[in-house]
Amino acid sequence: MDPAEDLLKPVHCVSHTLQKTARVVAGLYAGELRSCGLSRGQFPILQQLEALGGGVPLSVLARRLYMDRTTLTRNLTPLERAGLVVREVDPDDARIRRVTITAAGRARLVEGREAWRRAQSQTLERIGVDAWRLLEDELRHVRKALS
Amino acid sequence: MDPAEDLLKPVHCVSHTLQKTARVVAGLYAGELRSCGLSRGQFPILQQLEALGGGVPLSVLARRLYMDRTTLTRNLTPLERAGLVVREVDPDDARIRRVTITAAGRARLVEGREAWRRAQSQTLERIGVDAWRLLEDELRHVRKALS
DNA sequence: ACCCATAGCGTGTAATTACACTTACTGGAG
DNA sequence: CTCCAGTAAGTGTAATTACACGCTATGGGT
Repeated sequence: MDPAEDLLKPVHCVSHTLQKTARVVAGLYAGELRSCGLSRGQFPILQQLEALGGGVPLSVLARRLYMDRTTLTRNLTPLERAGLVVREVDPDDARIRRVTITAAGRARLVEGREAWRRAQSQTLERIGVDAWRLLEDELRHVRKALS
Repeated sequence: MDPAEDLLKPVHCVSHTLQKTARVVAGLYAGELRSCGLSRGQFPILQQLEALGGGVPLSVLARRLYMDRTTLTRNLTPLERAGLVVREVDPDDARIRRVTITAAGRARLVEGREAWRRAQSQTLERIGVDAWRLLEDELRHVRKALS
């Protein structure tokens, strides 16, 4: 309240600052990923699915990605049609949809990672490795604090 | 290249990290701003327009907001219909659209700032004032480095 | 006076996001 | 067994974003 009077002016908006920075960065990654037919929203999903090992309830996946559950549902549909993931009803609880990456999905992920790596390299080169190490920790802290 | 081998793994994706953090924060601001009929995309536009004093070419405004020019065009349309901004053709160069905030727009901005201030306060309180001071500088650095 | 490269904008279309609401299912209380 | 509160997920709808493309206007060269 008192200690940060200057930060309560709209120029210092946390939301807008994050938003516009994310937009600037996103363009670079989308450009590289386009070459392998993955959008910048799809890549993190496949990535996370592989990391979690498969059979992940949709809600759990959504939380991991800090993504709205319904948004994830929409993003999953084209991936399923492309055969990169499968959505199966849990045998013990028919409410739960267990999502798993397929072999085709893993193959696509290999291509995707090359494209992604190019974008990440360029980005790190421009902003500096040390700067990103700092930033990454601070952003994690923000997410923890707000969710 | 060599010095940051660990940062070239998808867990450390700059784009996705910024994206998801922005999403988490955005929800808070959108909730508060809804009470005054401004979306979280509209508030920064009015804010910047007032700061720039009026008669701003659309392209210039877009650059200031780190926003795609065509996205700004779309976001401006509802604001114009609501009478909060006006778009006028430059008398000396008919290609240029000069955007200006109206009196009604400034009035709405006053309401908006109260709502925004609540969101910003809550956010700062949770993430910490010092953390944000650091973060804000680093995010600015990222934008400069990539655009 | 004419032509044309360029600048500034708008539109078609598509991807992404999320709120409000609905549907389907589970497990336990009575 | 029945009912119902709560949980998991999908859908209707709308806002946000941006790429590709097309339009109009400008200014300089010929």
